[in-house]
Amino acid sequence: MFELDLRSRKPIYEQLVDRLKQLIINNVLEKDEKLPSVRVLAQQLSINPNTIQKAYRELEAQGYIYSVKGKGSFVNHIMMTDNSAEIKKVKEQLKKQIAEALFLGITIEELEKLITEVEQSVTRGDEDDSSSERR
Amino acid sequence: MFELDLRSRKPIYEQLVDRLKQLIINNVLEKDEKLPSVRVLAQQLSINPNTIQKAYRELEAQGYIYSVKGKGSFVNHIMMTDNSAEIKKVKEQLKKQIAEALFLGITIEELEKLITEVEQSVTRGDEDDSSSERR
Amino acid sequence: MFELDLRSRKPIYEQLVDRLKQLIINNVLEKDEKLPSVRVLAQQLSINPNTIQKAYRELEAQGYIYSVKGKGSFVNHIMMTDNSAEIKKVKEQLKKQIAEALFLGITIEELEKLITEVEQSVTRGDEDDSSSERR
Amino acid sequence: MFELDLRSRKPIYEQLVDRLKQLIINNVLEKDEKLPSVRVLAQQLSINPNTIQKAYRELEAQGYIYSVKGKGSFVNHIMMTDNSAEIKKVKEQLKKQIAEALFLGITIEELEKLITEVEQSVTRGDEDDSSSERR
DNA sequence: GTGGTCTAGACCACA
DNA sequence: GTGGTCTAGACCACT
Repeated sequence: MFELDLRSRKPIYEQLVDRLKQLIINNVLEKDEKLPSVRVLAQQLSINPNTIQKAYRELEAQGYIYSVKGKGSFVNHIMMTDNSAEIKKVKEQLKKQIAEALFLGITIEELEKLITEVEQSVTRGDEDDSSSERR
Repeated sequence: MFELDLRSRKPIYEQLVDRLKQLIINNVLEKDEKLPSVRVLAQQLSINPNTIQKAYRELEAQGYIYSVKGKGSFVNHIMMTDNSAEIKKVKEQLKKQIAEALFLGITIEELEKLITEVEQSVTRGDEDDSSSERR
Repeated sequence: MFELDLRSRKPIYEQLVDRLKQLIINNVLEKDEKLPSVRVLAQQLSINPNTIQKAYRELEAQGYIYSVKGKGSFVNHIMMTDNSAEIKKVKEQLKKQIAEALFLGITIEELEKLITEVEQSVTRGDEDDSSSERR
Repeated sequence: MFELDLRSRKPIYEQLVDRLKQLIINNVLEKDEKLPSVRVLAQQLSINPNTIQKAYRELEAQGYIYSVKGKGSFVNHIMMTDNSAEIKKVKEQLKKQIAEALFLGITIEELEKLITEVEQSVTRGDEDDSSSERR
């Protein structure tokens, strides 16, 4: 379910963050669903609990989950937090990458195809696995 | 012109790479234009020359510029190198970010608007400024 | 084991890259095998760690190894990266060298013998030692 | 006729050496033919004469041409010099690159096709232009 | 302990 | 003057 790549250049905790984000975004983890406890997940993935901790903290900071003392961590999903800053950041990043894509010769049609692809897989509740990344 | 953030988590040389890519993509730096010499730029930004070199080297590896020993570094721009690998990478990243954008509530219409915006500013030779990022 | 030539015109880090490539290609270093750490190798060869790092970084860029921050550097070997650009480059270089070989009087038969020789030694897991080069 | 690439990473004098080697190998410059004088060639290519000098010196050292004081430089072609060292060197280099080619997935058939290709273009007296090289 | 970044300063090769 | 390599030594992030 998590398929961490211990060999990837990307720190494990970041992989966890990204993976969980994906699961939340794609509705695999539903609103208010409880995430596995730090200890359990750590054991499952045979990873240091600190690493899990760090990932959960990061997700909370970004508004994807919320933690309740003594109960655990839960999916936020509707993003009650103030997105505006986040949205602005994502848009800026997107602009940069779109510019790079166009520069590399990717056509607008291809870009739009990408969008509809992603959009469909998201609404279907797919799990679009397109990870790896090994600079 | 460069606005480096020495305190950022993102390495200085990477900031430089991104910035220069932007300038090249947006045609602010034109084909075969000479980049500032390693030492000059280093002095301007009060940064160690080695750091500049690392950035230039990376840009060269990615096909954006070329460097000649006793002469200097120049914009490549026509991308004669085989960039299929680069394209694949960019597409994957775009997919991830589109997914995140949709999750944050950005609509497809907004995404398409972004594309046309970028497309126009690029062909106009604009420079879309929008940096920051202090993770 | 490494036999660096500090006086050669070829940079030390390039010598290292070539040598390690050879070891990987000839299966002396096996898949996922851990390379000596930057510092250890630096001490062994009495060379600055930065130089080793440069070599490792280059090998990573070319897809031969991968490095993970707190863990070490490891052999990639399966070449999952898109190497079409690399292939093209190697082919062009080969053409030049074949032309030179023919000029020097090496016959086509000899060239074909070379190929089968190399092919066999590679599949056998040999290590064909034949360095030097002091331009 | 020379098509130097002033933008290439490869030093100009080396480009000259390679180019002249090619011309000699492909019989475009015939035995005992006089090469253009340093000054003339320098003017033609609008290049510093020192650079030409360096190239000619290198070619002479490698046995491709011979220089007669006061007369000029001439093509050697039959290689009266002792090739054995040169041959050995080329063979070793070839072995390395064949190994790399095989590792990258190039098939033996492709390699043999390369050989016949080169062989034909050489005997035809072609000018196989496959330069560039822009690391 | 691992890789990664950065600095300061030296020296070389090319034009 | 240009890029390129190398050293020595410091500090950071991840495990």
